Amino acid sequence: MGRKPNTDARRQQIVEALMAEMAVAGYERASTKSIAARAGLAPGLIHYHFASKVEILLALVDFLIERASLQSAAALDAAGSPQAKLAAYVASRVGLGPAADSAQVKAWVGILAEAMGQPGVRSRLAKWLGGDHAALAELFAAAGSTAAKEHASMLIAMILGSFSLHALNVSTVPKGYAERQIVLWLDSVVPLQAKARIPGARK
Amino acid sequence: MGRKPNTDARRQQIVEALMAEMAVAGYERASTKSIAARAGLAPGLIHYHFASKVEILLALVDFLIERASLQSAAALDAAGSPQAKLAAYVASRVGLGPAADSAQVKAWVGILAEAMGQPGVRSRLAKWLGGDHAALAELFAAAGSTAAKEHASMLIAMILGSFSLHALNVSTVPKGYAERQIVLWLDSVVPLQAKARIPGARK
Amino acid sequence: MGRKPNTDARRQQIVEALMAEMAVAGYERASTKSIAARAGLAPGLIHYHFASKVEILLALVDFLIERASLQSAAALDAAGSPQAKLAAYVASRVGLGPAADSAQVKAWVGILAEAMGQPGVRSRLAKWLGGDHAALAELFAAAGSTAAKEHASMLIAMILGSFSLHALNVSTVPKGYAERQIVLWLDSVVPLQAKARIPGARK
Amino acid sequence: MGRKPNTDARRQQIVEALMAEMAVAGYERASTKSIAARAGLAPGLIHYHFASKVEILLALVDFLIERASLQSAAALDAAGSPQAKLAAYVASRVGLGPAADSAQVKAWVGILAEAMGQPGVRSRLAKWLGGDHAALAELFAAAGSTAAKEHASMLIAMILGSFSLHALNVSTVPKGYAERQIVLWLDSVVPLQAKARIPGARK
DNA sequence: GATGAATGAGGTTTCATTCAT
DNA sequence: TATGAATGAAACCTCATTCAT
Repeated sequence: MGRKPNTDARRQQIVEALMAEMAVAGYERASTKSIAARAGLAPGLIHYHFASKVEILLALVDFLIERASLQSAAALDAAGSPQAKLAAYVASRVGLGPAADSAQVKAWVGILAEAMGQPGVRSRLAKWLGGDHAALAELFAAAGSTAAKEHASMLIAMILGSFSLHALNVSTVPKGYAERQIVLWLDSVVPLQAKARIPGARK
Repeated sequence: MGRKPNTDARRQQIVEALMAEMAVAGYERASTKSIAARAGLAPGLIHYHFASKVEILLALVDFLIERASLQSAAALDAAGSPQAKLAAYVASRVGLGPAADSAQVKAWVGILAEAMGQPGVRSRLAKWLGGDHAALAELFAAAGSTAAKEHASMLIAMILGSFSLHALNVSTVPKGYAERQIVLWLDSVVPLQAKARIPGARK
Repeated sequence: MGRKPNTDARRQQIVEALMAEMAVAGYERASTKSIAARAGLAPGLIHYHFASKVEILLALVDFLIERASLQSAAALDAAGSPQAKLAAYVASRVGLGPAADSAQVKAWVGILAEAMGQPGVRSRLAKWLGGDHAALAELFAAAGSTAAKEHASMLIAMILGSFSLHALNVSTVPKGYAERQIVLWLDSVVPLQAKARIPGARK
Repeated sequence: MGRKPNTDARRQQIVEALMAEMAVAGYERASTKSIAARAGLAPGLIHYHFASKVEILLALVDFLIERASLQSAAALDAAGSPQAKLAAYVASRVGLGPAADSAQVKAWVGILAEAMGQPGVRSRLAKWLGGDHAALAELFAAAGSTAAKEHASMLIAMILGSFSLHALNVSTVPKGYAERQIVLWLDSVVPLQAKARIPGARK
């Protein structure tokens, strides 16, 4: 009718408000009222746009996964060697330092915790990470890795771990260490010039 | 005459019940009632031994930190080169695979999330990790690292990340990858035989 | 569109329900549930309109103080001699006998007790009584009292005491004694006919 | 048996601990645990000496009434005119200023509030005050009062009111006003030398 | 779509009372 | 008598969800 639908915009508003709340309070302590307040909406509107609170969380997970997937896809589709693609992947995850969007990183840490206990969250994360894991393993294999699955696992763990460590805000941790060190690690496990690997230098 | 105090045992019972609940439900969804039920105690007894629910969480954090610190101390005190100490440290954290105590690992992931939003948790974690970070940085420096702080940060991130990844239970992740890969990484950044490092082989 | 706020009316409803409960049970025994039941509201609504139970008590104190202040102001603003103003003040407090609103008087007695132990209550009462005390002392002085502060104190004590005695419902206490006796006392300490006062009898 | 009974001493200890708690927190906020702590006893002992918490309150009421009755009896039995007896009665209640035992005065204020809602308290207070009221009315009559019951009521109200006002701790209230002003009031309603009532002869 | 009140289940916490030692 | 743990009901409070306007 005469009213212009704005549901999508409202949903996005609410999802981002939840992300902000999760960064400072966590999912359970983020009440629908506080989410609404942060979004600048009336409390009653939340349940007009979402059937339940957990639906907002799932929408947030979907949103963050989609955003990350787009960035990953861009990185992986870029022309170049498998090594270059891996480096681009790393940059898309921890590039600029996680400080680029601290709230988003903290939301991820909260989501990781919610995955235990919220089947919907866990299945989404597992599916997504499973996909990335497979893609990364293929890249590692293409780059000459003989332990591709382990390298893919380790890479994901490094990224998740850098998120957790960022969220804790430990003062002696240098800024930007993660991207630098992960790229160095990549170079050590799948070096560009395979010839450089001295035979027998390491198992 | 009179009844003999058993508070310490009861507190430990309750703390462990919370750890178990956190592994399956998370801190917020672990109700004091469910904690008591898991511990086999009457609901009211929880608040006889703890002033509030968050005090149980803090006691759990203290307990896990203390346990980890003892293991670290043993690893770091062991005779050997800095490299050997670092390897022992890694083994004390992720050795046997985190599956050795899955509930404990999941509790850690929940605690990491609670750190944002629970100042007491954050300060405990930050203090403890800050201490480990400094000790590790010293070891890396002694082992010849020229980026000791970054290496120490990366090592901690790897461990935390392997916890998160374990908690997600992604099926394609190989068991025991973490210890193997982290030790390999150690060997690449602070190799025992410095001579093995081909000059110019890596940036 | 939207729903029109009715918080003011609801708050007043709740405050008056607390007053009624205090008259029969006292503040502590008045549960939020019983207050809601008396007001005909759902239990959860109490905390939608008040942050905590003690906030209801403070609102009740404010309400009763405001009502009393309006009556006092009317009495004191009325034209007439200081003596007439004092008599009007007394009538505004204990006029018609406290039985006029027994619940209100009993609520006052409960509030007096809560003042010890509830700083917010005490400070409100002390501030209000302090103001009345000063105003009364001025009137007594204007009426020729040489012990204006003591007379003001005694007057307030008489009023408070008549409330307590009323709340105890002692059968042999005559109805309406308080206003009569207090007015007689006023006449004895600040008589209207100044001529009766022996010249020079006072400092 | 071999154990020397100390029940009476223990009960008195507990009763006095409740009095102290009531002065700072009120009856409902005084928990059995806090009472025990103040008495220096183990929590479990409370219910060995008292069947329930309200029994302690009733014991406190009895104790305070008995103490007051003894003082009153002494005052009323003393030789002298009815006027002198009345003055002695007043002194026994508010003599030295209520500051003589602030905790006791505050406990009285709390007891007055508990009387509404605790039948046992109310009946004890009503019975006791009824007795005093009758005795005072006789004295007033003997002293020539033609409104003896009203005077007796007013006297009791004055005393109770001075307790309440004391408990509120209003800074501008002069110390010792109560005894002075009540005695002056006595003199105005039942003067010793009836002939002395010269028109305007009041000091 | 939007607003803000209303609902009621469930959570944490308190605490009088009981009990084992 | 004494101690301190144990019990469970009930209190206050939170909050996801629903509803009237």
